[in-house]
Amino acid sequence: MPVSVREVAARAGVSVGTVSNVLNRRDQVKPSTVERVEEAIAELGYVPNDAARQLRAGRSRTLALLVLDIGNPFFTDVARGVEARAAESGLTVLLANSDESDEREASHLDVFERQRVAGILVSPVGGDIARLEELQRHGIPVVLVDRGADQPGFASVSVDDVAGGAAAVSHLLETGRTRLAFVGGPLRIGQVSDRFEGASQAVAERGGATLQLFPTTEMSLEEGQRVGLGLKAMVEDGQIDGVVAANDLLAIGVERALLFGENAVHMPEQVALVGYDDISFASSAVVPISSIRQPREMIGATAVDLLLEEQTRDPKTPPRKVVFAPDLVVRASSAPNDRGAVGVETA
Amino acid sequence: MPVSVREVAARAGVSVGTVSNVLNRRDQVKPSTVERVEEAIAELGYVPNDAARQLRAGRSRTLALLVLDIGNPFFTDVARGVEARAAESGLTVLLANSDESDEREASHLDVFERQRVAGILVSPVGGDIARLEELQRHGIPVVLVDRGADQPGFASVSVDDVAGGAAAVSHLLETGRTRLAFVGGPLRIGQVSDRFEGASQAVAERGGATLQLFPTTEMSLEEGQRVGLGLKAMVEDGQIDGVVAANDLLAIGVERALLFGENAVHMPEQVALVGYDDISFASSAVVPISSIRQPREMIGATAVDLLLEEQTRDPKTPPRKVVFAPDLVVRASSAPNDRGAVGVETA
DNA sequence: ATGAAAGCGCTAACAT
DNA sequence: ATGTTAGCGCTTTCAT
Repeated sequence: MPVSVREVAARAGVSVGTVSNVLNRRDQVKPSTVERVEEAIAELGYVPNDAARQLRAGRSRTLALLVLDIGNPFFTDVARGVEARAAESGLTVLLANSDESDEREASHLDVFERQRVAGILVSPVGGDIARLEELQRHGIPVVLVDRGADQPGFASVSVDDVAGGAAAVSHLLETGRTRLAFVGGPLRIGQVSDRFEGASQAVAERGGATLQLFPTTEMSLEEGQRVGLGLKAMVEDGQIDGVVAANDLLAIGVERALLFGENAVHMPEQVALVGYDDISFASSAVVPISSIRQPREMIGATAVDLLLEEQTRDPKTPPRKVVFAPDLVVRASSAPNDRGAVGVETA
Repeated sequence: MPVSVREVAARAGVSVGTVSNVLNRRDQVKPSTVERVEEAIAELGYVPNDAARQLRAGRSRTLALLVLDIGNPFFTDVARGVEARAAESGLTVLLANSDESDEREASHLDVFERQRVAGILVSPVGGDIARLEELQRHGIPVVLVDRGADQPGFASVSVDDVAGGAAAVSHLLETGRTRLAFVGGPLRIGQVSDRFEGASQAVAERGGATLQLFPTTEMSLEEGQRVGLGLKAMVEDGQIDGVVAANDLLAIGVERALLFGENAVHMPEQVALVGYDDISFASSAVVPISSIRQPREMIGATAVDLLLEEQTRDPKTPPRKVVFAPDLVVRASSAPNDRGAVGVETA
């Protein structure tokens, strides 16, 4: 039942070497022969065996993408970018999910190594950089995704969260808001602390504006709502006129708390809001939410490019690191505030 | 640099066969020998080559899961279930995304066949059942996921959408609503027409209640909002007192339109709402939305079970088909309506 | 309990 | 342009 190159060769009246050539280097085969071999392949329903090919060729045409959370749209978009660029190079993508678990990460990496994948794109859970270094030593190129700008030994592609935090604040300042709140936490999450740092820097550079931190225990809609309820009175009193949320879930929760129930406030007239990540729900909120968008598919595509570079990199040259600047997407939640702008002009 | 069983054998002072036995049948090897071999493996950093193992053994320890939309939480949860159950059986999961594209589906299936995967779990895009039959003939077991209850030639695991639609309506009827709306479309989507059919049946069986269809062009929050605006006046007039949405995005849009802006209505007092899918945003809506939940992880786990059965199934017995019943999750959007219930009792 | 050896399906080097 | 052939790393008889 299993049909191999041998049967194809016999049927086409050629040698196995010629069949292999038709498969891999058809320009070196006479057209009439190619045709006969392809007929035989079609008639027999021959399908090449990748395991045999890989074993013999020593290299795989498969690369692995290991993400922190397959349920997160950020990573699914990154995966789309990876698949598209990989397909251009004839590579297949093995998609795996560590679910933020060190054990699952380790187990997936083990499988990838046994499979001798052509390379690994990974958002590391955190701890085990040593294992990734080991993989590199074993000859499997590794590219860090969405992390690792600070890991000189690895190629990496990430987004500048400090710049993103600064962009959110700059936008609010430019549209006339000066009494700002930053909602997010816990700060031990690198992305959160970077965004807060960028926000703080932007406020410091500008002068005359303030930024208060409103910490959250997690990045959820519920936590955003909780903090938003506390912000209502401050907005009403004029103590806060702009809010930056560390991600869009928080922003949606904040918006919901501000706009509904007792003592609802007006957005963007009384307070402007900027989220982070630009998830699809941000644009479809009651008042569509401005957000900081990361070039997700580009991140994936670039990761593949870096991987291809790694495969041929001279060990003496350091791995390449790419850091993207995030984009601000302006929506109604932070539309220019005429009152505020006038206030600034007449100050 | 590459270390193979041969080096391990030399280092441990045994034959390659013994190394293989330590790896695959350690009980047949003397404990002291096992120990020596494992030392050698550790010292050399030996990692087995799966391609060679698979080539020789003729079978793979990898199964493929091909989903319609990796961005859909339904499928990511199914994938979780698949991975968990597969891990129990020592199988690795290859996750791939067809993105509802026939071409991408075909291309992924080609790769899976070349890899000689142990089996394929697939939510088919639609057209190419013939290709799946071919894979089965080629000896690769196929299990249909979330579809194919009507395909007798395949093992399949799906959810009874007719029952789900009926459950949503029955719940509304039981809580005193009798003038119902079904929001969803286009009806050519099998899930939508099944849910509508179930809803219609439940209304017909009960008698004395009505169901109107409000078609949508797609299953989006925006379309839900559009239809919801039209429903407002009808709710106010008492022409509609219960709404079933074909999925939660539509339900969220409907709720938003009903609750906010001019002529806002009260929920659940004036109108009850039930969605479908139980996505996380359903529970965190302003008025948390009742929904029909599918046993997503169970679907994935069961698909793996069916695949294992397929591998050893006697061709004379037909493939097994599993159909799950969906669950109703009641939240505030359809909390019992005392006014309506009283109305029924006093009728 | 362990060793020796055949061979899975394929590619690439070499020969013709 | 095509044929011949040696392995890639591993598992699995079959001996011992």
